[in-house]
Amino acid sequence: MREVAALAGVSLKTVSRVINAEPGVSPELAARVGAAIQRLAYRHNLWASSLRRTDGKSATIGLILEDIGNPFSATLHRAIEDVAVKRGVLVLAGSLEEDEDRERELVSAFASRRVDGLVIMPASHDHSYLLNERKAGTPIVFVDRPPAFLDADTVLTDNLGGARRGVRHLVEHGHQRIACLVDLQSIQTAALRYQGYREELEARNLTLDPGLVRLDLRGIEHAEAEVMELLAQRPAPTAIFAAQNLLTIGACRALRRRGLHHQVALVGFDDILLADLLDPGITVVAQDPAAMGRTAAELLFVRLDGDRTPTVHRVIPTRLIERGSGEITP
Amino acid sequence: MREVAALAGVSLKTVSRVINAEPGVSPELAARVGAAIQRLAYRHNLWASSLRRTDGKSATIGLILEDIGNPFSATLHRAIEDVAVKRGVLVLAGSLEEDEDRERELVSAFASRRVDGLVIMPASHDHSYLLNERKAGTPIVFVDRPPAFLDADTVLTDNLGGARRGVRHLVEHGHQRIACLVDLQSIQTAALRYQGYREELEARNLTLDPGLVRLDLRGIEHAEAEVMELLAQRPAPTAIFAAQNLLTIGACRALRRRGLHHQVALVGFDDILLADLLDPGITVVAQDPAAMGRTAAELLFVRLDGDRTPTVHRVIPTRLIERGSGEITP
DNA sequence: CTCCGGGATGACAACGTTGTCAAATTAGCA
DNA sequence: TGCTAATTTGACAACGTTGTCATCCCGGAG
Repeated sequence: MREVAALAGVSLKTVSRVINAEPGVSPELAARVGAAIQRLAYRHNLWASSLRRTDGKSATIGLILEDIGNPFSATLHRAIEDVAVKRGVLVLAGSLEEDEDRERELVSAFASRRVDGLVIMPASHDHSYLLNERKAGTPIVFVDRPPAFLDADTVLTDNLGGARRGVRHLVEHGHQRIACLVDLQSIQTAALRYQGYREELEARNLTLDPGLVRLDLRGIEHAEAEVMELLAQRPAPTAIFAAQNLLTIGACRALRRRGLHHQVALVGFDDILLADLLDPGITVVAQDPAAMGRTAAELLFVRLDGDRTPTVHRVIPTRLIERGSGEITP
Repeated sequence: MREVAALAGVSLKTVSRVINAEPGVSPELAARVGAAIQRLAYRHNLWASSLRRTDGKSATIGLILEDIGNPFSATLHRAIEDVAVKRGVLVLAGSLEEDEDRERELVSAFASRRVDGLVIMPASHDHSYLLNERKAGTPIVFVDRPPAFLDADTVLTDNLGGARRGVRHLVEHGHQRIACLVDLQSIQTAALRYQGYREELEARNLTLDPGLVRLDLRGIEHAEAEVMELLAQRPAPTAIFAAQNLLTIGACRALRRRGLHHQVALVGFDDILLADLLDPGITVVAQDPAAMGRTAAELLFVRLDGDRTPTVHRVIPTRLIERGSGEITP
């Protein structure tokens, strides 16, 4: 910047004025400065700028996801980016892989980079450590999973309602022996989906058979193996409710291996790419990650604009998509 | 930091030394400073630090992808993150949606944030504008697509070889009338895959029938419509080579609608999630986005560590995965 | 002709940190 | 005891930018 000022024969402050399009610079000078900037290929230093500025904004937000690479997180990420670009804000993202320590590390890394706001899909079960960031004025929005020991804006999928909707669908198609596959119970969303399964059974006066429930499943292979076992039981389940997309895929594989994919009904929670190309197509309770991301980002920016109203808790509805596998009757 | 120094009763510099774990601080003082840091919930300001530091490193790299949300880009992103976290480096990412202006905007936004390095999956066709960044000492690695008018490190899929491999597979299964679906010809990878198709046909002494080729296809629906048309032609193609994953899905849909998915062979370029659950499973020439991301990140960090050897061009091999659709004979 | 107001411009300090170098303290040794 | 060397600590400037305030110049009013 010094060089630019020297080349244009003006003071540093004038260059600063031109860069920030502040009023009160004669067109002639502005042109001269602009030319110098071009010629020297000058690059504004946003960090130095935000260091000195009164608002101290860095035009950057931090995003913590379960796994940047999985389709759900990636779609969410993209939706947030779309809202952010409109404001010239960039997104720093990190994956935590269900690791609580990593969550704290990432928050700390973002904090030392002075992000303007945080969007978190949390893994840990105590977010009181975020009070410092909050006190520092950093808005925080939770997505997909709620915070614990901290009151903050939240955007969640209707896990309970969605799960009930999925199970109800199976019951309405005449199923009574409905198996249930669920992820780690330490994950709030998984616990809620399991609760939805139980509540819906109860509401329909069906007794829950613990032998049909498989908790704490991780990944496709694990689910596949458990479903193979479930299908070998007598009496076997006539339907399966898979409370997470990888588990749905695992169930699907097992059914095919047994040749039962046209006999045993399957409803999954969370949509799967290409689910409509399968035979039968897989009926799912679809989440809407794009809507979640958009909502979370909008919430964050409203806070950044100074909104200090009480915390908001948004619930994004699910949608049952019938494709065939859920409409099989016993 | 001033407050920390005051509370601990030491100078600013001593606090700085403790934070950066510089040697030559008595354990007693270090403990006192540590306590003060804890008590005041002090957060180091990395930007101010990198402003003053001699190396000026920001422990942040920029990543420009076609679309953060698509599985290919997301996997690549994740692989890069995995390499970066090991060095305590965070990743800023942006999508460009095939928009050349957006590419320049993102580079500029990254530049003003003083990222240490850039990984770019480019959309534009002239990268001479990056010379400034290069001159400023920012290492740049291109992934998936090569730079134009700029010599830089590159990590590419073996598009030509992969396409030839896919087409050869069909020829070896007795096909002579092989349709070809390709993305925008302005995209290098698409152009190369089409070239691979042509070269392989020629190598096999098959004449290319322009009526079987569909160029500049965008998205599933577009491909589906074109394939519907192709299948209506007489004589119809006995096999389809789809040079991009969305096009493969489109082709798959069209074949199903026509009930020809067991008669017409299909080989896709780029793997598809769940492709093995379909009937028939879809044979693909798989890319390896994780390997590409890892390689690109490693290349970038080697440069960051000061490697000034001539530019490197890595080619990541493809893998043919037989699942059924490609093994159908005419 | 003087004085005032307003617009354009610049000098300087400050943001939070670290590199440099000098000062202060301690230990070691003759 | 006196001197040197090593170790620990701090004062200060500087990184690249912007907020504050002073200065300068001009035209127009009195």
